Amino acid sequence: MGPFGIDTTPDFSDTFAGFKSGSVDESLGHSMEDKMSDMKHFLMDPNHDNTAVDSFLGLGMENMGLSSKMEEFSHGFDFSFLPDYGGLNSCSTQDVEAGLKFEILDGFLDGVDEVEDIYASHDLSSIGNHFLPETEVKKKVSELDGDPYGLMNLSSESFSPGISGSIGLSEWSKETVPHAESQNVSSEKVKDSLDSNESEDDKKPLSTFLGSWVKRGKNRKKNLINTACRRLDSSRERMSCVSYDFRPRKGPMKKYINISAENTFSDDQLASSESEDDISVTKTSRNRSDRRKHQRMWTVDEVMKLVDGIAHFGVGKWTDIKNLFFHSAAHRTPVDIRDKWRNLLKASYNDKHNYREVCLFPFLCQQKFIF
DNA sequence: CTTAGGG
DNA sequence: CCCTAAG
Repeated sequence: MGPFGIDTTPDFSDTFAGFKSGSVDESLGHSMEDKMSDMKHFLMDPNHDNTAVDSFLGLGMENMGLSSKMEEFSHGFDFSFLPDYGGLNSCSTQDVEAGLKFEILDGFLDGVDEVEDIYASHDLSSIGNHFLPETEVKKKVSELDGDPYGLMNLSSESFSPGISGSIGLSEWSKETVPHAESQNVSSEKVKDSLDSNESEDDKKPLSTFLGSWVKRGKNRKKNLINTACRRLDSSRERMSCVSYDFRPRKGPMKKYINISAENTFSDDQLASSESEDDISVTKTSRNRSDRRKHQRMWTVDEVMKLVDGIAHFGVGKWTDIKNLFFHSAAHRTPVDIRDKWRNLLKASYNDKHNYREVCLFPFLCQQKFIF
């Protein structure tokens, strides 16, 4: 019995076998890794039969609502691997255990570009659950009415619907899409809210391990970033790229970044490099950095929608996915969506060869983490 | 125009 | 994220 309920899915093999379109043969006695690659191949295959996934998720196009299967599915998912978001996870708040969980959560989406959001949301929720009175939490949560980064879902017991619910069509179709356009408008609000939290971070005992925790994430992210920024030669340009990548939660995270980074850059440098990035974009085309000027962080919610879209239309139907799932997102062209999916696959593949096995879509394959 | 692949 | 070639 693993510490995170690894063995608590008695129905998993059956479900998965059915999900594999009949090839029950070897899915039972094999390791999770095999199942993972099966899943990956399945998702990568543009010609696969969507009905398999659709029926598995209870998300067939003829069945747009949350089916009972969907309900089971949502509730069946074990959130015990997640940090203490209240209610769902009654495990102790010991830092060791919490650290372990963060490690897992880190791996959950680290290479997926959306860690920022998870980090930010954890930052908020941990503050709430560990260090602030309940009323404070409620107050802070209520300040985030825009919820551009999905913090609402992640910051209280509503976390479960946030993750599992967003794979249900009825969820996003009624509320996610209209929110997409207002993300930029309210992002400042959230930033302010996070900034206000920052001052209170000083009294957080969690900050210590948060530092190392973020450091690890930062370093690992750096590798990903470096591949993206390979063509940038000067350290200045490289830095601007890195700082840009941390933009969405620059406020609260800056501190931890600076704590962890051995000899990196001050806040001013971070800010200036960021602004210079914009300037260099407008000023001159002295290098190739004039591309990617519209880069926008992918939110967890967006990734969820992407997975939803692929589950519904299949890999390769990028325009369909865009029209249905990202209709209100003016950015996120079909190509962007395709690129993101490509990156997700890449990240999941890389994670496979790390020290741990991570299911990129635990809510999809209902799979626990392997150690 | 959409998709795939490389940069 | 951008560019391009191929269907």
